[in-house]
Amino acid sequence: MHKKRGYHHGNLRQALVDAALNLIEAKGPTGFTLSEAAKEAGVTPAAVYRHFEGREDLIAEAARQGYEIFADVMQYAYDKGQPSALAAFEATGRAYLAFARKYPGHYIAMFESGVSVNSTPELAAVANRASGVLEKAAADLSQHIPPEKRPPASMFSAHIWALSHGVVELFARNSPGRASPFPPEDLLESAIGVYLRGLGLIPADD
Amino acid sequence: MHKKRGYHHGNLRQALVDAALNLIEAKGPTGFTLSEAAKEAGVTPAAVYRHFEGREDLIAEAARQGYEIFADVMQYAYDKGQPSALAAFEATGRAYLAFARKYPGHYIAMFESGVSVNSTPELAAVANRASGVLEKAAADLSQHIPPEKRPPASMFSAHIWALSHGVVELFARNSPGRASPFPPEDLLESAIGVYLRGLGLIPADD
DNA sequence: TGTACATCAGTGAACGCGCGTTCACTGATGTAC
DNA sequence: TGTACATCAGTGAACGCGCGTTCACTGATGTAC
Repeated sequence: MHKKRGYHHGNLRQALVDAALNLIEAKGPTGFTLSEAAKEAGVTPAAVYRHFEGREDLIAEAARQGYEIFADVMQYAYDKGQPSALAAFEATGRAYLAFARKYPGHYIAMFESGVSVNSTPELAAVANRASGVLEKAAADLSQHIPPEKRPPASMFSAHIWALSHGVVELFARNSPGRASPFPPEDLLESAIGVYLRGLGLIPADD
Repeated sequence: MHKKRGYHHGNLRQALVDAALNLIEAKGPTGFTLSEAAKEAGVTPAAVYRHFEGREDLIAEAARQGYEIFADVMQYAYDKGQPSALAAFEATGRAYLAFARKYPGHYIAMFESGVSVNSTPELAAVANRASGVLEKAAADLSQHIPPEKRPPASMFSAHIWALSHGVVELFARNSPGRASPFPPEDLLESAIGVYLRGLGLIPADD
């Protein structure tokens, strides 16, 4: 588990981030402590300060890495759906949920840890890159709507983002006692289907 | 502010719940401490134990009161929209957001504090009452959809719940650095509009 | 290849702090007579 | 109306704990000669 090679760790910085992600996933953003992350990495709490300014900084780095992966995943889904704007859009939506499922620690660090997107410039930049992909997908797709009944692309993408986030928070978490009536994937897929039908982007008949 | 009438407080139990709600609203569920709540109520931390089993129990009571108000608000909106299933449904959606706005402390205690809905039977009961209203509104409305293309009412209501919750979490919180592109109310209203159009419940033309 | 030395990653002890919780107590209230 | 007494809400001191952070240190690594 710990790849300690004696006195020097080798890659303590990343090991601390990984430990933080595990703890955040296991105990929520509240339960995360710097000391415990250090312990899990096989190191004294004081060693953390060689690599991070403190607790906040460590969480911010975990979130930053999350946004990085998130943006990549979304971009990949978007590209894969090309040249169909519809396919690209739907793939992007699915990628959102897939990311939340596969990287719960990152997701929590990003959206539930209280870390501000503006706490560092790099964090803001990568967060923008991520939301930019979704907006691009929405903008592409809305080209297929007659201009006079076309909602702003940013509103369009905000709708989908809110829907995806809501599904994750309410139904994709093994949240204590909140039973999911349907698999989250189905829930999101069907909701997006109805929504796109409402915009006239897919036919009303199934 | 504190209605202390000497040695005995008068209504310490509720004062503690109110203090907890203020703190949760101001500092997030993380920032809330029993000691601080006691201090804000003008009382020693030990006094809390005359009224609650401990920290958890106090939070749970705050959440319970939240669900109580929430259910009332939703029920009132539903009733007010009668006899139109559509009006009732839309009013219920608006009530969701209005509740989150007006009672942020309660909302956070209910959905972000990590308190389990099943931690007490009363909490589970009132949470069910709340979600029951939304499901009823969805079921009523879906009567107007031809049976063969009618989604299950519970899926319908889960969609709307997720959407509402997502809007609240992402855009209705003065969340640090997350700028809302549109007023949350507009965002939710327009999203629900598109969604209902997608179900054929309101005409495609505006 | 071997030795001296600079670098710096991690140690370990210590700190002050606020937390949740416990306990024996005491002061205020209200009821019985 | 006045007094004795039971009730119980709140006190205040104490506890053990783990936290984040600091500091002077030391051990391992790698580079210069």
